Formats: sequence, C-alpha cells, structure tokens
Amino acid sequence: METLKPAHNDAETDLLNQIATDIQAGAYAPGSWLKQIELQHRYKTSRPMIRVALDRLAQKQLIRHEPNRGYYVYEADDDEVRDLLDLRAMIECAAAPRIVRHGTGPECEILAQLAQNFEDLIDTGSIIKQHEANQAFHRQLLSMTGNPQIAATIAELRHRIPSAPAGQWKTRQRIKQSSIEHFEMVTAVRNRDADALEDAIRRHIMQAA
Amino acid sequence: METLKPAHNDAETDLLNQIATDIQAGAYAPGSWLKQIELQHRYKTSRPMIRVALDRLAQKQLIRHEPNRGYYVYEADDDEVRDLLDLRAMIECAAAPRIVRHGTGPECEILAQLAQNFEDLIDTGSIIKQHEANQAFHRQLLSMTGNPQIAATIAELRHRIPSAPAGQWKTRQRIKQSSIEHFEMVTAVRNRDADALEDAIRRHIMQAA
DNA sequence: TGCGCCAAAATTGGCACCAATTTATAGATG
DNA sequence: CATCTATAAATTGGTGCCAATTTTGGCGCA
Repeated sequence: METLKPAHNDAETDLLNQIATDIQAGAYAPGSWLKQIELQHRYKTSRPMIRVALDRLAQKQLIRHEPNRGYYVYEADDDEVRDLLDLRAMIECAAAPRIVRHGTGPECEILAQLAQNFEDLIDTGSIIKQHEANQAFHRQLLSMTGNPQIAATIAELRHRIPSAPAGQWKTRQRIKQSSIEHFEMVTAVRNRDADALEDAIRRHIMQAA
Repeated sequence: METLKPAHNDAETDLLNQIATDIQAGAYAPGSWLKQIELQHRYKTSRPMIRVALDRLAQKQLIRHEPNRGYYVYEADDDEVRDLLDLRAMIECAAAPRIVRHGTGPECEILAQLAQNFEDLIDTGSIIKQHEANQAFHRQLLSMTGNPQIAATIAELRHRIPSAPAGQWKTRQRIKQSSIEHFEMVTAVRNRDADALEDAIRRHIMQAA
C-alpha cells in the first residue's frame, strides 16, 4: 500500500502519502475535483490537515489549484510526460557509471533478488504489486550510486509520471520484457559494464513512450 | 531581486519567493529560528499565509521543521552538499548532448550575450548581481535542451545548495575562472562539441567543492 | 558563585466560525 | 421546449481565538 515514502513522519505527511497513493492508484481520475469536505470524511481528519496536504500535492504538481474553485487532479499533458520520461532516462543513464563503480557485491545480490521478486509476480501478482516490485528494484539500483539525492530526485519525478495502474503496462508481453531488462541490468552491474547498463536502463524506461 | 521564479502567481507564492530569496541572500543565517510573529511583521501578512509559506519551504528542504519548536534555516550538511553538487553536475553533463543537438543559432547568441554580461560584472557588480548573471547563463544553457523539465529540476536543486552570497566565490581569481569557463561552454555549443561542453560544465560546477 | 527548579511569558498549532465566491436548482420568459 | 435569470445551497478561503508546549526569567539552595 505504502508506495511512496517508507517511514511515517508527521500526520500531514502520512495524509499526503495516502492521498498521493490513491491518486496514483487511479481512485481519482485525472481532472476530477477533490472536494475538501469529501476528503475530510474519507480520511477522517480535520479541514486544516486536508488543506495542508492539498497545498503540498499542488506544490509537487500532482494536483492543480484554481483559486476559489478548488483542487483538481493534474491532467497529464503528452508533451510534459514525454519530457519527464526523457529526463528520468537521462538521469538514470547518467547514474550508470556510478552504479557499476560504487556498487558492492551484497547490494548486487539484493538487486538480483528484487528482479526475481518482480519475475515471480508476472502471472500471479496484481498490477499494484508488480508496480511496487518494479519501484523497489529501481530504488535499490539507484541507492547503489552511493548518492541518496539521486534516488530522491527520481522518486520525485516518478510521482509526476502516470504509472502502471493508470494503464501503462498493457500487455503481459510488455511486463515479461520489463523483467528481462531487469535481469540484463543485474548482469551488467555484475560485469561492471556501464555501457550495457545504460542501454538496458534507457530501453526499460522508454518502453512507456 | 527576484532570484527564483520570474512571474508572480498567487500571494503565497510571492511570499515564499521573498523569504527564499532572503534566506539565500544570507538575511537569515543557517540554523537560525524563523519566528512566525517576526515574519508576519517583516512581510506584512497574516499568520496563516506565513504558515503556508513555511510549510512549502520545509517541503523544499530550505528550512527544517521541529514540532512545537518552529522552523529553522536548514544547516547544510557537508555530505549532502557534496551529493547535491555531484547530482547537479551529473544532470547538466548528461544534458550536454541535447544542448549541442537541439540548440539553435539565435539561442547560442543569447547565451554568448549572457556570458558577456557575467564578464562585465566581474569587477563592477555586486556579488548578488554576479550570482544572478551566472544563474541566467545556466538557465539559458539548459533551456536549449528543449526540455523545460531539466531546467526546472536543476533550479530546484540549486535552491538547496549554499550559493555565492553565502561565501562560495571567495576570490576574484575564482570568478574570472568561472567567466572563462562560460566562454568555453559557448564555444563548445557553437562547435556542437558535446564532449568539450560536458568537460567545461563539470569543471565549472565542481569548482565549489 | 554556579546549578537546578518553578512560575511567567511567548510561541506554536489546531479548531471553529464567517465572509466571498462559485455551483446547483428552480422558475420565468421568449 | 429551450434558455436565461434569480435565488438557494454548497464550497472555498481567510480571520480570530484558545489550548498545549516550549522557552525565558527569577528564585532558592548547595
């Protein structure tokens, strides 16, 4: 369930993550109106809490705010999605040399395990589970750069890209291909082959375009 | 003065930019306590406005929030600054091929003009003016990628890096070197030499380390 | 003189109320 | 019957107030 930040902080942050997760899961369609009163009842909190959470979501550009008219789920502009995917691919590819240079053996084993977890969910798991497993894989991959800011920035970007539950991984064939690419990445890291890793990452991310 | 976003939006955003600019200019030292009442008087606004602005600044990690104790200017951790500079260099270097590929002639002329503006401010201009000119140069450089998300992400990162007014460009020699590197970048873009551009960018950003 | 404790002042943070604006609804009119 | 209009309902956004917590200042005591 907890797709965003793992640790729980203050109450406002928990609420923010709940709403963000629900939006990404498709509970609120793009463009739909987020009434404060409805949210207040849905999440069993006070009105000011909701307002803080909505303001934060608007800052993150997950929703948009129209004065005196309320908050609406951000409608993904095609050009913007293309630019975000391009940027994400650019950063993750640029991180490839750091991953092969700085990654250790044990970290690589964890990565291989996460790739296997994703593989195991191809047939049995729900879309949500698959999406979480995919996210866990990429988080581990980026944590191997030794620079936590990279993973944090990518996480921020990913939130703004319409994700799997909203209909990205259409076919089972596409998911199988993703899994193959995961193992390609693991192999590239094991061989400390930055070029191969970069190539696999680029193909993996750009599949969505 | 307006170092951050150029256009003015709603009142809260204006207030946020004012406070952010003052923090970056060094009006509030790192670690200092931002009392809501003082800010309320300083910026002539209401208490809730201040609270929204402070919450946004905390989300951007320009300040930190301690429950029941208030907001404090973020104290730059050496490791974190190193990681942020590393990430910034990584992204801007990765953007180099896009700049030389996508950049047009007129855009390159604007870039050259901005490099000249910075050069002219070496002796006469204030630190603030120099910093603004430097920022304008890099904004133009990144806008030439054709992907506005890149410039936006870098702008976000730069806000979290202690900047010139806080004592980064110590010597005049260092500033002159920065200007030389600017012209190196212009030349590299003109020659559509991605490798030379990448090299100049990396040296330029890493000077601060 | 220095340290710990207690009361007073100040600050934060949440709650409830109310005005301004927008949206929905019903009625009048061509 | 559709459309425009006026009224009512609902939603947003702002202001003020008050409790909870923390910081400050002063006092007693070793």
